[in-house]
Order: sequence, then structure tokens, then C-alpha cells
Amino acid sequence: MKYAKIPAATITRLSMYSRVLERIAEEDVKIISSERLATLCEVNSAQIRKDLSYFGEFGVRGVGYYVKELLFEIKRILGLNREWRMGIVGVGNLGLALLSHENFVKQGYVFVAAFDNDPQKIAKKLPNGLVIHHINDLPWVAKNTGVEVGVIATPAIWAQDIANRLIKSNIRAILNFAPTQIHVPDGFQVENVDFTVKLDNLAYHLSPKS
Amino acid sequence: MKYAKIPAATITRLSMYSRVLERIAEEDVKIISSERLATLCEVNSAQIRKDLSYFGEFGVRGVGYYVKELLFEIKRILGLNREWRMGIVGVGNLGLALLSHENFVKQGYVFVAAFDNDPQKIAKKLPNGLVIHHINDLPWVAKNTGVEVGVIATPAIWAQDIANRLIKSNIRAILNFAPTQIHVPDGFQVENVDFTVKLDNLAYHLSPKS
DNA sequence: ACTAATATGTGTTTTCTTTCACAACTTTAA
DNA sequence: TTAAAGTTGTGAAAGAAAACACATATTAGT
Repeated sequence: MKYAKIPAATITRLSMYSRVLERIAEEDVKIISSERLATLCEVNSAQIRKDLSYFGEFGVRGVGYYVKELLFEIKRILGLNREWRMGIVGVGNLGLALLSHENFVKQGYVFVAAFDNDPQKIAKKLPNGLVIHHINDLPWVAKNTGVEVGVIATPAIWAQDIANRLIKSNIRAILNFAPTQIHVPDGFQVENVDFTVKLDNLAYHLSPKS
Repeated sequence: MKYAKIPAATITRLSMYSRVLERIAEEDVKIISSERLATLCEVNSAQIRKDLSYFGEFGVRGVGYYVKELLFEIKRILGLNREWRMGIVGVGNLGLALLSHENFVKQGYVFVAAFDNDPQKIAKKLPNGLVIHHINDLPWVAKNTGVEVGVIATPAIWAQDIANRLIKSNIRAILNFAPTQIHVPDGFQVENVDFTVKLDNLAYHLSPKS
């Protein structure tokens, strides 16, 4: 199955599997079946096996999967066998929270640059040692620090402008926290983290249907 | 079409439509075609019409949709024609950022209670006027303040325990920011906001495929 | 050896989602 | 009035994703 088109949902699930496997590995579990992993992830076990089959054969029939090995393979597939360098734009409340979010580092995501447009903030040192640069300095700072992923934590109005600048600096991946759609050319990736979309989903499901 | 099963993706798109329509309405545009809206949302125009058709007929053939009316209807469908009361658990960096995130209020989501387990924080007053309660007080505080949505902004280890407490207090919707899967019984809703899942997606797409 | 129990990998089937394509309707203009 | 242009709403077709079900493989026990 190795060369079929891979569903986007598969990638998201791989990410979930890796999260669960990490926990499982910490508990010193050596082997896990797709059935057991499926229960933990609340998915169908065939789904897991199919997802993995896009990339190879990682289990042993009659036995299951070696937890550490599977985790290693999934991380390799996702590209998490190395560090990813991030630059954040917008050092407000949310930006600061993200900068000090330890989970990023644990997963190999590291902030290497921070930008803002508030003169009060420029040149200030952050808890993690980074200095806040003016957004106009993005081109050279991003190049010097090797930013690969741009994180947008600005108000919605600025988001597209910031995205355009990131694109111009050839930063090919954007994680957008502004509650607005961002448009990028082919070859560039955007992922939106929109809290209110999630809340809207909850509100819909809570609301009585007429 | 009114009584068919509605795809989950439809709800998420409605949320996106409403966001775009809000912007459009601010620009004083009165009427919009599904074609135009589709372009702005980067979806197919038939998709939009189909999504809406699950809930009724909101357009005028040969004309398009009246922006304000459509926006109103979508918000009504999503249950956003009223306020939703949220309680947050975990007042760390992320929790504080969420508490002061103005977008929530703009969309009708209001924090009415905050909880933590750090003795240093209990009884402290937040910028928005709320007082931090001990998590053990969740049952009565949640009841008194009318919490309908629980927001989890704690480390992953606590997340399931907190979820269980929320469930026990009959809070039927949970927005989970901890990077871990949460299990809830039927009739309860969870939405996960997991930054690293999104980053993993980006990493995958950036990584060269062998 | 052989059998029973267990578990993967995947071709096939089923289910779910999206897109197409066109009848039905509105508006404008002659 | 009629025609032309534009746009919705939706049945039908196409496409994508998930689940089934079973051949294949491993292990353990006798």
C-alpha cells in the first residue's frame, strides 16, 4: 500500500497514536495490540492498522506492536526525528503562553525568534532568553535563526499581512492562532488553531434541535 | 433535506462561514453569492449550499444570500444566539491568556469561574474580576455561576481527573487544551485543542518523503 | 507435530462526503 | 411579455474514508 494517497486524517491520527504510545512507553508497556491502542484512542482497530499500512509493516502477526519501535517509526514518518525551529509573531498574552509552553520543546519544537510591532516590547528579553524583534526585521532574523515554522499570535486583522511576510521569507509552514482564514500559495502549509470554532461545535451539540 | 444526518464537517464549516460573513457584514456588503463566499472560504460553492440545505432555505434564487440574514440564521443554527458560560480549570500561562482573550466575549463566550489547585493562587483576583477558586469547590461554584462549558488548561496528567469532576458536576461540554485524549460518557462533548497535533501535521508536510 | 488462541495486513464492502449538473426561481432590460 | 443572465436548492454521481472479514503469521501448550 506504500504509494497510495494518504488521507489527511491519517496524519492527524498518527499524531494521536504517538501521544498515546509515549504515555504507554512511560508505563513500561513493551507490546501493544491494535485493539488495545484503538480502545485508548477511541478509534477502530482496523483503522490503526490501515493507517500504518500506508507506510509499511510495523507489527508482528499474532503478537502486536513493540511500543518503542512503533513510536519511533511513527515519529520518523511524521518528521519528528529532528528539531523544528519556530518563530512567533505577536508577543501578547497568548504569544507569551505559547513561548513558555513546555510541551513544544518536549516534542521537538523550539522557538528561536519572537517578533512584535509594539515599540514598548522591542528588544525586551523573554523568560526563555529570546529577544523580541521588530516585525520589520523578520527577513534577516528569520534567516539567521533558521525559522522553519511561523506562529501567528496576533489579532485577526494582522494575520494575513504577517502570513504574507512569512511567505516572502520563504517560511513554508504557518501555525495560525488568529481567528481568521489565511490564504497561502501552493507549496505553503497553514494550520489553524481556532478556539472559537471548537466552542461553536460544542454550542451546536449542546443546543436543543427543533 | 431537513432531517438527514448532518456531517460533523458541516458544523465546522458553518462556523467558518459565520466568521467570514461577520467580516463581510462589517464591510457593509448586503448580498453575497455562494460562489463568492466559497472563494473566500476556499471551498466549493455547492458545498456551502448543501451545508445550508440541511437546515432550511436561506437564499433567494437568482439573487444570493442577504448577508445579515444568513449570518443570523447560521448563528441561530450553531446556538450562538445566546451567551455561553464557561469555567476554566488551570490558571497558568495558557489559562491567563485564554481568560483575557477578547475573541471569546465577542462570540458570546464568557468566563464565569476560574479554578486552580495552587494554594498561592486561590482567592486571587483576576484582571477580569473573577476570583480563583480551589478546584475542590468546583461543584458548588459551578452550580452557582451556571457553568455550561468547562475549559481544561492544566498539565496533561490532570486532564482526565478534571474532566471527571466536570462530568460529575454535569457540565456537558469540555474544551480541552491539555495534549492528551480525554474520555467522556455518552451525552458529554469534548473538543480538543492540541497545538502539537497541528505542528505534527506541518512537520509531516514539510518533511521530504522517501 | 499439532491445535488453539491471538493478532496483523489488506482486498472488499460499506458508509460517509463532496461535487456535479440542472430544474426552479429572480431580476433586468428591451 | 419575453428573453437573457444569474443564482439557489437538491437528486444523482463520484470520490474518499472507514469498517469488515479473512488469509496469513506467531506463540504457547500438549
